[in-house]
Amino acid sequence: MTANAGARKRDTYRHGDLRNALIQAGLELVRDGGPDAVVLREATRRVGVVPNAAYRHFADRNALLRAIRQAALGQLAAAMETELAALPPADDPVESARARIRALATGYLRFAQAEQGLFRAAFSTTDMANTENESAHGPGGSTAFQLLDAALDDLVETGALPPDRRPGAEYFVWSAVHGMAVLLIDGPLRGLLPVQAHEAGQRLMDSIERGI
Amino acid sequence: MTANAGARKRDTYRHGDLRNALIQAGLELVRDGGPDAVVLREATRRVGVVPNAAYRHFADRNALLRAIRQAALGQLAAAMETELAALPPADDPVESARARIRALATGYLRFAQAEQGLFRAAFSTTDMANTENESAHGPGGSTAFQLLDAALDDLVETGALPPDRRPGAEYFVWSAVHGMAVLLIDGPLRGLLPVQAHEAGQRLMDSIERGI
DNA sequence: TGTACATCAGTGAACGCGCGTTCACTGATGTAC
DNA sequence: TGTACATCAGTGAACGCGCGTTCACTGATGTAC
Repeated sequence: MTANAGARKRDTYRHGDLRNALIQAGLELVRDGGPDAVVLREATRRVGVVPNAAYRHFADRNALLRAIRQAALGQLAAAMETELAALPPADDPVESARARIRALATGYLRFAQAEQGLFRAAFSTTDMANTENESAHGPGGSTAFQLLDAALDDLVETGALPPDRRPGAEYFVWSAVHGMAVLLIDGPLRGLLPVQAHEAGQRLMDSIERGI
Repeated sequence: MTANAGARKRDTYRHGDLRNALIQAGLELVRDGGPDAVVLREATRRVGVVPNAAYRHFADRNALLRAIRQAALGQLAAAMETELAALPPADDPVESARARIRALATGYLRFAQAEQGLFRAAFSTTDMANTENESAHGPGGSTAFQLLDAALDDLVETGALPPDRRPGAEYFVWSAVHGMAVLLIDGPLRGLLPVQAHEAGQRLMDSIERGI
């Protein structure tokens, strides 16, 4: 029952979970090649299924691409949640709230650097309507953006951030972090070692905390 | 002598400036369609030339795309220079330096919103090696990034920014501004009216000034 | 527990398409004498 | 000022390609009796 991507043969006539398998295969394509590398025929090839079989599960290539993009967003959220979960318990609630923001930013930047193709696909806009569905969420049930939003709320609750500074803060933080992610992938920060990237991220976080 | 894009016929056998005409046609394609819309045959069609004529001036499609991307970067730099030039003369050198940064950011964000296709193309990374050449520069001779860099230097010279805060500041500022540009195009800020976008940009600049 | 039947996931073959790119060519232009 | 010639920008025709998508099909599975 090798229903994995890369399988060339099934022992059953039916595949069983073709929809998911195609998304997984698509994620692989995207991983090294970005969103343009999503080729419907190639995805079906990897799953070991005839090309038109995909049309049982997706209206067209674009629908497949959308699903893959959602899954990539989900992986991003998952990476952020992981970083959050790895945080040591802290006494000071203010410091704890700050640390959570930093952890989210770190998760974001790490994911972007480690999974450039997925990251690029997650934010590619081949078509309009970036409507998010469940698969854009991490295992914890939150979008990347929602995670950040909640962390900023915590910052206000602990008194670390004056309430009047809260509105719009998520856009500033997200902008800064996302912008650096792009810098790391395509811009002048490209090719930085993970350690150096981490350092740049820390410096960025200092500025963000000051500016927030 | 209608050597413009859209021309269907030339009155000369030779075109005269085909290389440039192809880039202009490419910019048009990119303007509404982003980098994926760059189709070599379509560019030659618009110029009124046979497809393979392009190969006198570009090694292949990718070389054409690269040239178009450079030109898009140049237009971005030009937009920022324009905003800079529109700045009223100020007495206070510190305020003036701050205003210059804001102007650059404004130019950046405006360009991104007004020319989404060009902006996306400018930062697309179909192939590696983002080596910049002359055409990535604005009329003033500077890259978008160089403009920002110089403005930050001014900030230090006028004493508005402590020198020890200078290193790496360009990455913070660029990240924040670029990130918001992406938010405006693809993210949750998509669809904002220019006025609203300007306001969001101003709020962002407040945070940047605080955080720098 | 056994049979008949409806469902529908995956098959097989084929399509039209426009793309990037190659080849050998032609004819306008600039230069040397 | 005129002619011969080399250069090389654009032509014309053709290619192979893999793509997305369509059609009528087949056979495994689940359900009702």
